[in-house]
Amino acid sequence: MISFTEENYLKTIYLLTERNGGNEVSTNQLAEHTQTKAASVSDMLRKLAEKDYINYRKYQGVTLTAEGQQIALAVIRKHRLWEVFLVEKLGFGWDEIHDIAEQLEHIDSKELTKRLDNFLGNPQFDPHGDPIPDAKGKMPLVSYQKLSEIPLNQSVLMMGVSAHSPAFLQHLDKHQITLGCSLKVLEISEFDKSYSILLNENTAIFVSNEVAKNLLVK
Amino acid sequence: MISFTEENYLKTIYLLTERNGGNEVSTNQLAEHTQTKAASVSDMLRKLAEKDYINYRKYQGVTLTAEGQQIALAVIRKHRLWEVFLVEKLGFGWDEIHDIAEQLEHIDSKELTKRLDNFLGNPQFDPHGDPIPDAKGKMPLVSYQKLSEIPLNQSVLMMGVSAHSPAFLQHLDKHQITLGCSLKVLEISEFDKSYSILLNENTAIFVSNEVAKNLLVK
DNA sequence: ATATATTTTTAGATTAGTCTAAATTTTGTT
DNA sequence: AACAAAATTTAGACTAATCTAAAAATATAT
Repeated sequence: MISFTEENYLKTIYLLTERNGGNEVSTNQLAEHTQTKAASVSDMLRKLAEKDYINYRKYQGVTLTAEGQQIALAVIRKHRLWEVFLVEKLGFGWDEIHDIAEQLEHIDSKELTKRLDNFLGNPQFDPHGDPIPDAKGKMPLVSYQKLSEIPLNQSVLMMGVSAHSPAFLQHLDKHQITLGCSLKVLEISEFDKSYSILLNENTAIFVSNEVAKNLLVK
Repeated sequence: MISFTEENYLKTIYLLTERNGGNEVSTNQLAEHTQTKAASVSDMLRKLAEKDYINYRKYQGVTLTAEGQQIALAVIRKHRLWEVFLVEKLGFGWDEIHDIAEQLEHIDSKELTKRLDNFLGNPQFDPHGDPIPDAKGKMPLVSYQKLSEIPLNQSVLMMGVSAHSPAFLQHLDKHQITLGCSLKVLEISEFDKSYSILLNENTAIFVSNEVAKNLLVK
């Protein structure tokens, strides 16, 4: 049996490995993201390595084993499916769902996950545009670019976000930047690198560089 | 902050107090229903009493304080709402939902509970006919009788069950005894007290005394 | 290349919830 | 009323997950 806490570590290792471009995740990085101290992380890593969920050489960081990855992906699958439920069925905003999904992701029932998936119409992406792994742990392929990497005057579609804080998401709401909208960078200010953007081919808006870096488009 | 475990104790104390007709719940009774040992229950009771969730005099059993009851009812409310969700929205059978609802009942979000309640159409009863307390902890009034207490040849409606085991519920399924069906006791066998029943005014069925005692009707 | 800074691990405690075994209290029976 | 049986509590120990402080390993910078 795997605990709540262990599931959280494995999920976090998965997400941070991804963010590290496949490289080992460090103890400190984990401590930061699990809201604990490095010493606690060390203890847990020893334990997860014993159970063969992670590849761990002292001082060298960790990666997931195949088994650890399966567990991580199952948790991420549940998290993202529940996020779809919260937004599509219960009408929550995309900025309100993270903490609730953090709890729901640990509900243990294969049958429930399967039925929930069907009930939601087998979605491929969650409300932030993140891909939802299938029941076997296979992730839909995605290759998005940051808006900040797109040339001027090229129309693109808004496909996801790389930051998930409520403040950032509410900021996007305020500018009516939503998943699926079209964006065209008209100009980048020399002064502060802020962006002048044409939204949905009809509305000019201004956003900071920070925003542009966290919008994923295709 | 209240833990999962504490919530489970409070919920169990509520349900057993109810079953005891309002009388104190004993340590052994709790040990049985929480799948632990009496010694562990004693420890927990000391702790819950310190937090003023229960009225506890050593060796004399416990009842809930107003605060403890509010917590218990909130957990029961969530449990029963999620059961409705599982049956009505995901198509689970009433015999499959208990273990999943045991997990979901601990999800902590007032807003989620409120939205779930609305999504489900503010149901008053769960799939077993048990009443769902409202957001303030108020239970719908119910006064059902056991089928075994109903005179012969009187038509009644099936409103709930007082046993919840999957085996019992599946047994009812097999006999097509469902919530809302009509029942009329035609005869009680002198030999084994088993029941001859007219189901939905058109089908004669036979059930054991054990079944009749666990059907709640009006 | 060596000293310093940073990161990571170990050692030793702490808390929540559980256990067994032993002690205590209550209940029931003669 | 006294004693045996049953129920309950206490004592002491264990595990999971965490912490702080100190030690050890690695990385960085002159």
